Amino acid sequence: LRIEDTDRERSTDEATQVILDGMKWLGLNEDEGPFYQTKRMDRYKEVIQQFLREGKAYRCYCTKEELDEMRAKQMAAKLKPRYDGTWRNRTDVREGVEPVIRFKNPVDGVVVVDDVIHGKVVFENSELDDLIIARSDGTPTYNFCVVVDDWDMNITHVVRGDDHLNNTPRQINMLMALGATPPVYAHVPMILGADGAKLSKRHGAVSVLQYQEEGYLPEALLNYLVRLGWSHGDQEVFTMEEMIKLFDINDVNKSASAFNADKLSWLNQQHIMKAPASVLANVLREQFAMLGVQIEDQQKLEAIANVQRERAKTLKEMAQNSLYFVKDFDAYDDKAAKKNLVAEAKPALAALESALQSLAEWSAPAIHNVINDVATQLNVGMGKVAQPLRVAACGGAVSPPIDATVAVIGKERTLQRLQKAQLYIDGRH
RNA sequence: GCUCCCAUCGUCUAGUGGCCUAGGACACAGCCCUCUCAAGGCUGGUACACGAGUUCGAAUCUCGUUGGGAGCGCCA
Repeated sequence: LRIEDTDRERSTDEATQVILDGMKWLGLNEDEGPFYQTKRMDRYKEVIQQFLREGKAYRCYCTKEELDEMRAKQMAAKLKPRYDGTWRNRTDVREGVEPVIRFKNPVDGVVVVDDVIHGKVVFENSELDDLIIARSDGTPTYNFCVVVDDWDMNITHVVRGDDHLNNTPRQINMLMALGATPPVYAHVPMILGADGAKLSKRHGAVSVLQYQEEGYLPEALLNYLVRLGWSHGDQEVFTMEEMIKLFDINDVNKSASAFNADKLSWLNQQHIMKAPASVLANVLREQFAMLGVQIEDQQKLEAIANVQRERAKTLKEMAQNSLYFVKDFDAYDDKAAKKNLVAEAKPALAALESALQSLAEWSAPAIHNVINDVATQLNVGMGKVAQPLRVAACGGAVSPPIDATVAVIGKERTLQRLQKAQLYIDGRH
């Protein structure tokens, strides 16, 4: 893991920490490093001196203003803005200007990037200019640092967004100047926003940790991402192990893809359905905490996860829809109460209360029998008993199967809520 | 503007000259299941950007057009 932090203004400790935390959450663990470029300054300066000595780089005394003007003129003339090489062959100095150092790019011939994904891409050296490898304050720049690092660290494969494809010929030229063999390059297609435009903050191009907060599972995010530009037959859902085993960079396609939040949600649900209850319980605990409810009972959390796992797109949503399991609700859902907590439902609620009161074994199957018995006794359909019970127990008309739901809510709480519902009905009529 | 990249349903993709009146998935609609909501099952609509060529035959090969993206920083 390499942290490319040569720009001191942008690369704050917080920004770096977000990267580290994000990698950790995703389970993308480094086997070496992290290496910080800011700690390798001496090495970069050494190579710059070497380039200078060998005539592979030179000092350029143009000021920023002069460069801006040059670019503006070229743009006006409909040319590609590029450095014109003013100082390439000069050895004199200019007083009062701290020079930058530029790499002497070859002027003719071509550079071929043999890319795993794009195939051979040919660049004319005449299209490339002499890029700055050290700023006037002496600090090295990104395109130079990565070249030195890739060489020093024996990097074999560079996999990155294809927005870097245009940088690659320059990097190869510097690698050649160093006498190094370029690594294998694979420029993967970019991910665009849902509207097909460039991904920006407005589209949710946020830290991966935001997905953690929203209640996504890391394997779901990875699963979504791995299927962008890559597929394996008709398979959509992959475990971490399958992704590792099946993914092959050689099978990645070339075209950019648009971010689809719906599919991410669906995949998250698929992974929630398959995840171990203990894992879900841990995330649920955090999600409940964010909603202001502290709950430490691991068994209860796992029970909630197990009854809810099929009906939540995210763990955040699961927590929001599971509050009645962990704390009492203040009011009934208006529509649900109007429909179900009515006089004709009272006998069912009363019968349920007494039958559940004397129920020896508090389990979903046992509760299921009670509900069935009450329905039979009163000679009504299952729904006439289950729905009032649901609203009484949960406060609303939506929940997992009512027998399992009541089992998780617990005996004491259920009986209290059954009484409360009957009082509510009395109050209305 | 210049250089580079890309182009199959709304979206992610299968497809490497005949198996394609184009397959799967998300989303959408309907039905089934059903104590609600889901999950699951079934059914349905929607795509080879356009134009030339090569070929007995093209989504697949070639060229052009159009459209989209990236790069052109003393940013990374």
